Amino acid sequence: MARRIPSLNALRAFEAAGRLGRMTQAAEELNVTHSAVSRQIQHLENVLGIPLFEGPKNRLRLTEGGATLLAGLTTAFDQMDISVRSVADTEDGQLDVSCPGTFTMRWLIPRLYRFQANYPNIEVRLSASSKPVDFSRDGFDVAIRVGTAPWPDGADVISLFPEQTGAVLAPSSFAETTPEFDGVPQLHTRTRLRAWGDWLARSGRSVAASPRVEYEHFYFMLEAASAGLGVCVAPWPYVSDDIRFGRLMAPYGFLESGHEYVALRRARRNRKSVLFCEWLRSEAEAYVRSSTPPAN
Amino acid sequence: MARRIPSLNALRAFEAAGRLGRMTQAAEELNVTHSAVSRQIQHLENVLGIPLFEGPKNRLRLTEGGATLLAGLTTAFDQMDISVRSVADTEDGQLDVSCPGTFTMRWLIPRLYRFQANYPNIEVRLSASSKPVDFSRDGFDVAIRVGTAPWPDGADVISLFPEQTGAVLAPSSFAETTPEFDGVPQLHTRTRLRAWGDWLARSGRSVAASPRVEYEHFYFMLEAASAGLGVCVAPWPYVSDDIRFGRLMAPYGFLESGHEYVALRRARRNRKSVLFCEWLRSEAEAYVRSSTPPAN
DNA sequence: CTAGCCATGTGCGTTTTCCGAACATTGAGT
DNA sequence: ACTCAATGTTCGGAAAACGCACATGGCTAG
Repeated sequence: MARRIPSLNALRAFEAAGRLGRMTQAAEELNVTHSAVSRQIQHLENVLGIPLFEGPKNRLRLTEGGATLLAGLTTAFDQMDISVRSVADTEDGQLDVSCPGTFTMRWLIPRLYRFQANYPNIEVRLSASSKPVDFSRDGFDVAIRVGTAPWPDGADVISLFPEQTGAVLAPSSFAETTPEFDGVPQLHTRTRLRAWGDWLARSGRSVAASPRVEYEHFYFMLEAASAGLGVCVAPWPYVSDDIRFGRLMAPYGFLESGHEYVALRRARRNRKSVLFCEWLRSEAEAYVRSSTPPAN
Repeated sequence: MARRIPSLNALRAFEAAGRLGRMTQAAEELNVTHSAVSRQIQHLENVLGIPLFEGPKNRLRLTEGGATLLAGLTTAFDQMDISVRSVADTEDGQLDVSCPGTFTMRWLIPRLYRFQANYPNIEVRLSASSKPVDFSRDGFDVAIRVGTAPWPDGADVISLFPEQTGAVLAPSSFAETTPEFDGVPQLHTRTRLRAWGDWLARSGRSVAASPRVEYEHFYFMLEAASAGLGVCVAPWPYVSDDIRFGRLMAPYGFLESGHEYVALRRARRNRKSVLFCEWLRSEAEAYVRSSTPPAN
C-alpha cells in the first residue's frame, strides 16, 4: 500500500514554522526567505484541505489539525535526523591514518596542530607503519608512505614531495675523520636497508670500510648519529631540524633518492579523509617552498 | 539545533528501493522511471559519504549502513503517512448534507446513485431540514435550500435551478370540479405556508373558497392530492414523476415562483464538498435540459 | 490619531531540482 | 553466443522552488 505523503519540502517548512512559532524563524533555519516558507505552507494547506494556522498575520496560531500534524511530523523528522546521522560519513568523527613512525614524529606531528585547529571535529588517530598498503586488509583511511609507483589498487594517490637523502653525522665525528668517513661506523635502519647503497650510487661517492651497525627504526639511528656513534643516510625531513640546530651536519648535502612521499587515500567517499589529504598536500607545498635542503 | 537532513526526495527514493528490494519497483511505487530513482540514490550516497547498496547491478543488496538507514527511514515515513492521513481532508470519508425532506426523496435520492458510482469512497450522510442555514451553528458541510438571497455568511452559493410551482391535483378530482376548484379542499404544508398565496398572485388566477387542510410536510400533502383529497401548490421537481405517470395533473401549468434552489457549501477547503457541489450543479443542468414543466 | 515596525501574503521572473528518454553496462540464464 | 532484466549515465526540457519587490494587516509608541 503506497503512502500518501504530499510534498516533503512543504511538510518540512510547516514543521519548522509550527515548531519555531514563526515563519520568519523557520525561513532562517531552512536558509530561505519567509516568502518561500509562506508559499510552501499555503500549498500544503491546499493539498491537505485544511488550514494549518489561524489568527491574524502577526499572531498566527496552529489550528487543531495543524497541531496534530506538527506532533507527528516533528517525531518523523527527528527520526530521520537520527538515522541519517548514525550512518552519514560527515565532517566529524574519527580518521585513521597510518604513517612511518619517524615521519610521524619529525614531520607530521609538528604540523598536525594546524589540521586540528581547522577541523576540531575530526579526531585523527595515528598508527605507525611502513608496510606496503593493502586497503582490502588494512583498516585505516589514509596511509602516508615513501616509495615508488605502482601504488596499491583501491587508493587515491596524492603526491607530497620527492625524497631527498644525504649522509649525516655529528659535527664532532666529521672533525675527527676523513672525507670517506674513515673509522666512523655506518649506521643502518631495518626499515630502509638499501639507503646507503642507493645514496652511494646516486652521489658517485665512496666511503672507507667501517663497522656496520643496524637499528630497528630511523629514529633510533638518528639518535645514535647525533650522539657521535656513526654516520647514516637519512631523508631531509627527518634531519632538517637537527642540522639547523647543529646536532648533525650533511657534508655532501642532499639529493633526490628517486622515491616520493605520497598520501594514499582509500578510494571511497569519506569527507574526512578528503579534507585530511587536501590539508596534507597544502602542508607539503608549504614545506617544499620554505625548507630547501643543502645541495652537494 | 538544526537538523542535518539531506534531500528528502532522495531519502524517499532510497527508502522505497530498500523496502521493495528493487529500484524498478520503487520507481513504480513513486510513479517515476528507474533512472530517476537511481540518480536520487546515487546523490544520497554522495551526500552521506557511504554506499547504500552493494553487489552486481542485477542483484543489489543493502550495505550495513544502508540497512540501518532504511530501518529509521521506514519508521519516519510511516509516521508521516499516519500524521498526514489523520488530518488531511481527502477525497474519501464522510460528507454531511442537509436537504429538505421531500427534495431529498423526490429529486436527490433518485440521482444520488450516480454520485456514489463516481465517488465510491465518499459516504454521503443526509439529514432533512428546511431551516435557514448557519454554518457557525450547523455541523453539515453542504445544505440544499430553496429561497432567495441574501444567503448566509460563510457559504459558497451554487445555483441549481429556479423553482417553478403550479396547482396540482388528481385527474379524477379535476374531472369533478370547476376551473376554480369548486368544492375541492385546499391542501397546505407547514414548511411552505405561503405557497398558495404566492402562486395565486403570480398566476393571476382565482379559486373558489374551499376547506383548508394543513400537513406537516410536502410529502404528506402530495400523497393526499394523489389520493384525490384536494388540490395543492407544489414545485415541479416534486411532482414531475407523478404527472408523467398520471397520478397528478397541473391544469394551469407551472411558473417561476421567484425562489431558487441552491446548494450552500461551507466556505472552507473540503474536497468532498467541492466534488459534491460540482456534481449537484451538473445534475441540475441535466435536469433543466431534460425536464421542462408544462407552461400555463 | 498617525507613523513605524514586524509578520505574513502575493505576483513575477530566475534558478534549481527533478525528470523522461535514449543509450550503455553488467550479470544470469538458456 | 544471445537474450533479458536490472541498474547506470547523459542530455535537454519541465516543474518546483526560490528571491525580490511590493502589499496587507495588527500592534505599539509618540
